[in-house]
Amino acid sequence: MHRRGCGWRWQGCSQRAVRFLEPALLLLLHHGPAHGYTLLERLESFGLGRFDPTVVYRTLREMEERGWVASSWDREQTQGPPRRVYRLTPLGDEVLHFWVQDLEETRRMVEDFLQAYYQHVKEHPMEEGT
Amino acid sequence: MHRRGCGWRWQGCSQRAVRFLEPALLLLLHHGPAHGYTLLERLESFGLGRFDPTVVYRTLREMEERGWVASSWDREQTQGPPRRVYRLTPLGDEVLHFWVQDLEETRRMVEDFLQAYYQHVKEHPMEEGT
DNA sequence: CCACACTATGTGCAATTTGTCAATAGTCAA
DNA sequence: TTGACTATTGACAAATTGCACATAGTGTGG
Repeated sequence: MHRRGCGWRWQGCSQRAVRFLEPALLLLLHHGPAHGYTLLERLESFGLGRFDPTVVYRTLREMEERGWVASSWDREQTQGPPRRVYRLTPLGDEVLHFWVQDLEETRRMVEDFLQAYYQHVKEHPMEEGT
Repeated sequence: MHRRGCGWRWQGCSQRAVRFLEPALLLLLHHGPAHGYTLLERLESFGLGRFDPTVVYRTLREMEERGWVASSWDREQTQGPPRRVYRLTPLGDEVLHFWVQDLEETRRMVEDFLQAYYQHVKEHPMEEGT
């Protein structure tokens, strides 16, 4: 059972606390238009894990439905079938901004949590409900 | 539509990137045994949002199934019906430790993301796929 | 030409997770 | 004995996610 995917739990523990896909895609598109396949690859460079292509494509289409991105078919075939090129919309730019604020808050929360943890274990090495 | 719950989206955008409930409960229990109702209240002091009681109780029971916490009924009634007292198990303590490592990584990811964002917008104020 | 590998995207479904509504149950006060 | 508050739980609907598979164009080797 090689822990891929998300619903998984190492010993029953959820593996990652963060949902990064949407903001990451928005940020990548902020750099300029791109098609899904490329975004898929760039996501990994981001330090985020490996994504299932299906999930990425689906997310892009959902974001398009919400008006955050817009797509058109790329006429100049390089290799393979026609590909859909996504670009950020002004709304998507705003949403990215909201995401950034959310992540700022998230950062504070994570830091508070970690600080509370370290502080507590420093004072009480192990004080379970004995 | 007062954004409670999770599947919600302000303008279609998912509300929070982080799942904090489990680690927060573990940390709170690291301070000592407590019952669900109390934990419920303390979660808010943590800066995390408001949680639905049902969700918290369910999470506690799931954590018990996994052996992270153990519970017993509190005999000394203060007010209301008997309440279940949860305490951290040694396994739960380990899991908390894993969670902390996960959150450390999360912190790095969030910081990298934010840094990448600020860096990029500084250089390219708005460069959508025009 | 045909099989095959690679690029590129999409469908459908099952499993998991999450939210919500409502039920139960004890205590206390009017 | 009704209602308000404490405390926990059950059941089901809705949302999310992973995954297996389908489609489709391009280029290569036999």
